[in-house]
Amino acid sequence: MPNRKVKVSGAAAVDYSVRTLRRQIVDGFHHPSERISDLAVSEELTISRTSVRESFQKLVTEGLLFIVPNRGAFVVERTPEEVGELYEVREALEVQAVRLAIEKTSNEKLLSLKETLWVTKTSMIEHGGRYPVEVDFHKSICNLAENKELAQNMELVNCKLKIARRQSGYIPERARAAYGEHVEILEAMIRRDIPRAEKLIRQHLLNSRASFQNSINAKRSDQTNSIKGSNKQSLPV
Amino acid sequence: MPNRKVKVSGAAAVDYSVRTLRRQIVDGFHHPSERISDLAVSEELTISRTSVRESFQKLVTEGLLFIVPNRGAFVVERTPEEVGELYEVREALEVQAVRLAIEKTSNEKLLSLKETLWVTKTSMIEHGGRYPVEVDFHKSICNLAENKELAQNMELVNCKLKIARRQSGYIPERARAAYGEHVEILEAMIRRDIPRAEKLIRQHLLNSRASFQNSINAKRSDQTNSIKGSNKQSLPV
DNA sequence: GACTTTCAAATTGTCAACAATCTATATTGT
DNA sequence: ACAATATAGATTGTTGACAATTTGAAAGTC
Repeated sequence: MPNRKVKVSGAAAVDYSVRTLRRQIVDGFHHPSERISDLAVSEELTISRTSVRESFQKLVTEGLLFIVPNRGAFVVERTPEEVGELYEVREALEVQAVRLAIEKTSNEKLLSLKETLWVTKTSMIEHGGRYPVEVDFHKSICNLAENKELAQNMELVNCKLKIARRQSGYIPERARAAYGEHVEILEAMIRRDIPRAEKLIRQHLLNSRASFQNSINAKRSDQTNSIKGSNKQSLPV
Repeated sequence: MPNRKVKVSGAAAVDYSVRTLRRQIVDGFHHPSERISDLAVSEELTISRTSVRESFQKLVTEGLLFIVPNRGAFVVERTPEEVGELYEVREALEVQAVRLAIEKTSNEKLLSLKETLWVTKTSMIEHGGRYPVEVDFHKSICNLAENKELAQNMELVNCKLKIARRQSGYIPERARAAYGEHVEILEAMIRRDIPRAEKLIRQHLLNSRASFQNSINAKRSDQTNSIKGSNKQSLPV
């Protein structure tokens, strides 16, 4: 599908490669610990290996790839401990986002967000689509906080978490619960109740984390009994 | 001084370039808005332009450089608003570091840190050296929080702030006040008083920010009356 | 004199080829 | 039959060269 055989010139080549690879990694087209060949990517995108290699370096800094000298670039695979660390950083950033949003934004925008939330949830139920639990709401709050630096950091952390989260899959019950929590947080924000909103967002993230890690553990114990168990540590040393 | 005419091979070349440039930028060898030529760097470090360009991409992702197509790489220059944003992110991360450290670390380590702090301050007074206000203490707290992801994010944010802070210079009075605040924070942590410690670190960062921004404004009004005023917006469009 | 145009030098972006390293298969020896 | 070694293929790391673009000065115009 990404077979745009169009000559991409300028510094756009590197960006094109970064965007494509990032999406492929986050969407699970490349699974953790997989090696990505610069030659293959360069041919796929019809750009030079040089551009692809530059994009590799960016993705290393973003924490999506790691490079083993003379062996190539691999998609990062995070341990449960590292996922926990990511959640702790996420908590820091999201709490701050809520605090700043309360200080900076208007009731109008908060109410508008609440309505958007309701519409999204309704269309989810009616069309059987997925409620985008961990994206829209948190990104919206961050926008209200009017801090690009914060938004960027959150984006990066959530990108890393999304990769790890792919192993757990979508959990409808959790999505439903999340909507309720989102509404509660918003209502506390509308009342300008910082301590309450902060407590709620913390609990919300804790719930998300617990749901995610439970799901992982469940899958992990399944996997142990299957053949794929040997595939777990096929990492380069 | 960085004239090690030694052949650096392997992926080490890129890392070498990244480390060198990052230090040069943070230490003010390259000032904000300055263009950095990849050819010049490659000759300076005796590595290929390709390696330097890959390091440029990493530094772009780190937020230290930005690239204008066909014009090259420039050191980022942050507006006062952006510096404010950085402080808000820093606040988020440091507060979380304090919270986690209180939960995870021992009284022993906290007392040890308190002593290290005292020794550092004493040697500062006796030898007339600078009290490393914004580095050691905060990094130590972060280590106690046992979270590499958090440490990495903090490192990046502080790196960006350090570049901006170069414009203000060292303020002895602020350093002295900072020491007292550090001790207060530590004592609250030893008492495992999370709300108090959190409040103190927030105030501490607010003070740091105010001192920094005051100093900037003072210098800015000086600059307006001088010839350098024309140098302010020599940025590429 | 101030403003545009022209053109050459310098710099960036890209590429293809070469050298070094690793992987996997095939061979050899016990 | 199994282990160690050798070898060929593939992949990465690096380099130098080429094309595209920008910069800055010189020349020309009003």
